[in-house]
Amino acid sequence: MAAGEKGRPVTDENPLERERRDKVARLRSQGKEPFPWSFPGRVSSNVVRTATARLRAGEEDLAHPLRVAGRVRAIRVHGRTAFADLDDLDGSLQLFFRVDELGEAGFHAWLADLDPGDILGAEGAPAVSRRGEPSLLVTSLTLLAKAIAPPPEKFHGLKDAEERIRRRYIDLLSSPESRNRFRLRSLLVAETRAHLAEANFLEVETPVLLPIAGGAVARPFVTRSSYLDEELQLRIALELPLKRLLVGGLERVFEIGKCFRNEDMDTVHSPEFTMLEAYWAYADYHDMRKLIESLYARLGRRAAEVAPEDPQTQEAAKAFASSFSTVDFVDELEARSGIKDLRSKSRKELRDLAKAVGSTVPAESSTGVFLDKLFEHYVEPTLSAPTFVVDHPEETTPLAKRHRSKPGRVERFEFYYRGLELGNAYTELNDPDEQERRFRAQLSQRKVEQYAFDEDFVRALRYGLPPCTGVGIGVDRMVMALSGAPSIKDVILFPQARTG
RNA sequence: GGGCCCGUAGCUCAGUCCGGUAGAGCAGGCGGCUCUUAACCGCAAGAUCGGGGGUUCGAAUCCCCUCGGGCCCGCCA
Repeated sequence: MAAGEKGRPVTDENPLERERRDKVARLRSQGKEPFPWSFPGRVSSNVVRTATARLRAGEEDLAHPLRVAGRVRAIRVHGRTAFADLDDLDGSLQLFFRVDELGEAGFHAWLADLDPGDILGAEGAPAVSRRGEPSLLVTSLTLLAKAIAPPPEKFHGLKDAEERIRRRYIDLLSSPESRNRFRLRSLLVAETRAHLAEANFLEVETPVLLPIAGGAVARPFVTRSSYLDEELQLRIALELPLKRLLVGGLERVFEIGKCFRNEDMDTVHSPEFTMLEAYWAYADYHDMRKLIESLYARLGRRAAEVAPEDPQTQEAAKAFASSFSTVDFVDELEARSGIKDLRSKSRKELRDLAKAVGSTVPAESSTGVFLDKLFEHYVEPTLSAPTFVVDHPEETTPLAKRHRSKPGRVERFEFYYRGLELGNAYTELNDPDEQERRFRAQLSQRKVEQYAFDEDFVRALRYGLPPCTGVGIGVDRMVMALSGAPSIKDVILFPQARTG
């Protein structure tokens, strides 16, 4: 089997690894430990770069030695002098070795046993090479961890998409771009938390394991508790427990966490993905639009600061810096499609229109489904700038509150960037009897018993959910938008893959 | 669910159309070189061509099955 062939066991040694194991044995015989315990006093490669700023080409500063540590990427040997590129999280630093500092025997011994991929500590003088490269003129070396397995090719790196995903550590160690993308992700999540905390939202954690996964319609993953002797489902959304907290008086809550949907994976869907949901009492979807705009403007600014050379990040930052466009779902669909009086069309007319644009959804679907199909076909591809799509027809959205002035509509917005849906928000439905009717209507449309409805949620609403707004944001897609990553797998460290 | 494409040395690729039993660069080995940065020069080594089966005197190449991956379409509050 292919996966078995590629993921060969560690004992299946190739000749390159045998060479490196021989070097380990040789180091030990010389009294050098190839896997020592620590390397105190180490500074970032940035510190060395800074220290070289006032030196001229060919100069070194022997009076101020520094210690750095990282992974050896390339080695260039010139007889009695040599260079190596050392990568740490802050970048790549050139190490400069000479017989003059290391001695004839020491110099040759070190180079004989050093390989690309080794984790190395070096002490030496900040220096600038004759060609002007900031460097560390090495006076002593410490091997910190011998790499037995050779790293991918130094220039092209790891290209095989399967290997990049299955063995992310190789992708990360050989690709600064990949490392930076995940650093950006961490930063964006931290910024998001800060933004919500400053707006007095309380971060909470709600259960992943539930008797019934609700809050969206998607096939859940199902598991079992031995102790309870009951079936449990992994959550598909965060909505229902968070709204219960508003009933309880917490007023502003949010959660960032994994949700699970037992469905197909593609470039914008992952079975295991990270969702942010926030609920805000005594506010409506207009307030939520302002919060979303300010959040994305802030994320864009921070991303642009840390990735000044990434054109897609810069473009996204610019796009999010000003107010989003707003388009009315129905008006925009009519304008783009040329269809008049959309709201007076019969179900059959809508079905024929959907069929005409190539949709194959079942003929017995509700009118909302046909409207969504038409919207996807005529409007979505045009939504490249950050855009709010607002006030959807009621039949497309069973869980939002009826619009206060537009008949037949709900107070809802979705927001898009470059044709990708980034999130979805409502003025939330808080009438318990209306909620129960909609749940039951939804159940009757689906023959599948696993979409059983959450009675306790309706009971909670009977105690009084304050008027409120809520939003769901796909965190993975947020990172895609700000990094320009083409696939959701590029922003998830360990995406699902067949075990083979 | 439908279609298209990919899998060859540790890594990046060529060779597949038109069958004659595999070629390069990097990495590794040996030798040379005291300022290179995809360092360079020389020598030698490294692959049962994702797996299985078939056709054939002969298969990386053609056919069938299969595993893994990618893209597009469909489906998916």
